[in-house]
Amino acid sequence: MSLDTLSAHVGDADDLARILGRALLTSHWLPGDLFPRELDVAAHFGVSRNLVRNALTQLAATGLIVRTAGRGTLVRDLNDWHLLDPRLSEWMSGLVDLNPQLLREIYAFRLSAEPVVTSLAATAASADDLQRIEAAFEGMAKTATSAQKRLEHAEYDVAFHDAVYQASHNLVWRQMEHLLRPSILALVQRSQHSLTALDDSLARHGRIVEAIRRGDGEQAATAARAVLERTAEDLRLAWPGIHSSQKETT
Amino acid sequence: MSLDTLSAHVGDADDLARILGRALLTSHWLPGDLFPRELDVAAHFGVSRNLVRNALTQLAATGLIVRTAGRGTLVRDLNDWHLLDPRLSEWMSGLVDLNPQLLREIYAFRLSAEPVVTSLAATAASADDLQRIEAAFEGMAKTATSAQKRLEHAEYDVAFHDAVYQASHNLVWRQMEHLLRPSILALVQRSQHSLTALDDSLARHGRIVEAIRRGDGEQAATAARAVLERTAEDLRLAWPGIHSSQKETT
DNA sequence: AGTCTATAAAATGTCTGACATTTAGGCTAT
DNA sequence: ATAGCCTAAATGTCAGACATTTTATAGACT
Repeated sequence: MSLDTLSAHVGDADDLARILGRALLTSHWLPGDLFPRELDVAAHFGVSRNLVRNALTQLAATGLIVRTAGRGTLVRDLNDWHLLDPRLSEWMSGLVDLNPQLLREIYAFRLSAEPVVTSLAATAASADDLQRIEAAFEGMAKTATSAQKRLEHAEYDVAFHDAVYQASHNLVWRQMEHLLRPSILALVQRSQHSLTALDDSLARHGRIVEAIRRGDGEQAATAARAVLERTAEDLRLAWPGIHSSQKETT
Repeated sequence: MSLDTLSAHVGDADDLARILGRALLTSHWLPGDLFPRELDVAAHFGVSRNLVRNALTQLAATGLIVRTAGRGTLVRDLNDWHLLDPRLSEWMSGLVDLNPQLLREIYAFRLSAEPVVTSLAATAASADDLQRIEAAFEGMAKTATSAQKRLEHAEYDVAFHDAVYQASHNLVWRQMEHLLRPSILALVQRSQHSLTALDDSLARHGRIVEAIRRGDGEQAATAARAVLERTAEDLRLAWPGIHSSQKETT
């Protein structure tokens, strides 16, 4: 594949990294392909080779590509992507044609992780944390009545789960907040929520709030599972094979 | 703080990033401090400013520092570190004086996450996965008898848990393998394993193997918890507050 | 014919120096 | 005292040259 379809104003290295990163995330190039040479990229976007190098360095850091002197730049496989790099999450946010397999993997992860995180939050949340969770929940409730406010609703949804992760009070769990935004935004773009579905989802979120307020870890875990199962239905994710990816021995 | 105590041969940008990254990880500079200017770093290590910039770009990507034009380079707080960045894990590996709070956070994370991962592994492991797990376990057994083989034993230990994460067959969980090495190596450096303690630990690992072989998720989770509790004892981690970090409203 | 070696070409890595841009702080004029 | 300008300092970008690594090719030798 070539650079032809890509064009946008490139202000700095971050801009270029985002443009190329999103192209890679949407399979504009396929794993194993040879990525265009630095000088070609520089010529196409009208920037210096130096800036291109800075951008490609970022792409390499996220595992999207691998560069070796003399050989060139190779596009890497999904299995090698650093899904937990915040930059990757940022690039994924708002992409309409995100790799479906990737979406499934992220949901499978959340399905297994979020009950634990929510349980932790129930036992570790401070008054401050609880307040943030409740505020986000109220925002969700306020925006659940109209189909026009789907995007605003999604933002509150992100804030809600983010607040839960923060409330776990663990540095590692808190880093995974970044995975929430792309995965929740994808929900908005792919599913046509009926209002009754939104209502059901809201009720399930409410049970998380209650459990955390009572400090009941068991209940919190159960409630978190209920929310994610609802989400999976809305996304129509194939349930049985959700946590399987191709096997390899590397 | 200054660069004075740092000196080593710098071959490329990765070398320099590792040296500076480790210095930051061991609190050679404190959060909020102004990091030395690019030209000073370049002069000290006898390399070009360009190479320094490449190294600092990596440090910024891991959240260790933040750079703003005109202002300079600031050292960031532990809360902002991207603990899931593989490079950070690599820099952490082998550090003897790793921040104790950081170690506690990583262990708290593993204590909550690993039961889930192990349970997933029990239901998703292929024959290949199981074979790798068993091979690592046998390596652990073989090296558990002598105090001289602690390092070799640790490597098998890493391989064991790594294989379990891989067996979960989830792209996100598999990324967290990187956290294992520093956290297991820290165990070797800090605790003086008695041989009976090693024997106990080995037995607990064995129960994980059995559970996965039987495909019993519940048992696998329980066995994983047992292993980590043993580990915590060996590390003498303060148990009650293990999953608490300072609260903040960011 | 086949294999090993030397050479050349192509791509990424590094160095150097200059200029651009952003930030902070001080200085002046009102 | 304050608004505005000016300057110094630090990071960001550009340009061109050279270094290093990898791959492919042509040639010599067996």
